Amino acid sequence: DVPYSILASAYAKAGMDSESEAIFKRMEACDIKPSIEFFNTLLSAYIGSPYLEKVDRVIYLAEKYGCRFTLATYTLVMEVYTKAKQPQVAEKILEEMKRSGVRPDAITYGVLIDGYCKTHNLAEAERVFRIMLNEQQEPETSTYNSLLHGYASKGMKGEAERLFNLMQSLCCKPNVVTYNTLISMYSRIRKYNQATQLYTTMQAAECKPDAITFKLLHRAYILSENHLEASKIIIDMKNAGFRF
RNA sequence: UACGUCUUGAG
Repeated sequence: DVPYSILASAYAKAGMDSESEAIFKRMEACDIKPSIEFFNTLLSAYIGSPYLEKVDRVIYLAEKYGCRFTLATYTLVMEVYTKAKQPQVAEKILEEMKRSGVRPDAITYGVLIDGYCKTHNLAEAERVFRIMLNEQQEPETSTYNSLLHGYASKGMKGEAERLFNLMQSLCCKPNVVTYNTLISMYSRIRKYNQATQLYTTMQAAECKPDAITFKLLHRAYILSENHLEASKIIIDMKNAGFRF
């Protein structure tokens, strides 16, 4: 089933879930037993799709084929629901996975936390964050990024700064997404100096800016009417191999 | 050994 899974994965990544399903039908016809990884691949195709019933169908089929759900399976199903703005349903699945003896990891909790952040339930996000700490799971950089973005989108600068300090005190290294999130926040609240200062901070931390960083920095300088610095950003951007 | 998480903007 491996070649079929790789094929289905390619289609799923391209957002072509109907092709993935066609592959499943061919596998059935050839009497090939799909692995759990194959079903995981199908699940990933339904992330962001409005057809949540299809997820139940995949779960039903996986059970029918006697596949044992893995950590990735549960995490994917949870992500389907968080991306559909239903983090409460995702949390039910988290409880179900615990009952069936599969231990959630940092990514699993990260998915749920992101789901609460995206629905503006920051108190719930913090609650889950504390649960994961109690369970000795180290939050990933991306999890801090989710929380930072949650606070940033509400303009809660103080909370965002608290998290940025917290992550570093817990030895979690900020990445380019972390800096981009903060630059975007400072720009939105018109703190252009703080936004652009992060360019220096990230370089000192040996974090490479990406295309988004340059775009955000450029905009911050334009909005603060500092056209000289804005043009310097364009130069840096080109030197870093990005095109304008 | 194939499978799971984060940021800009457009829409």
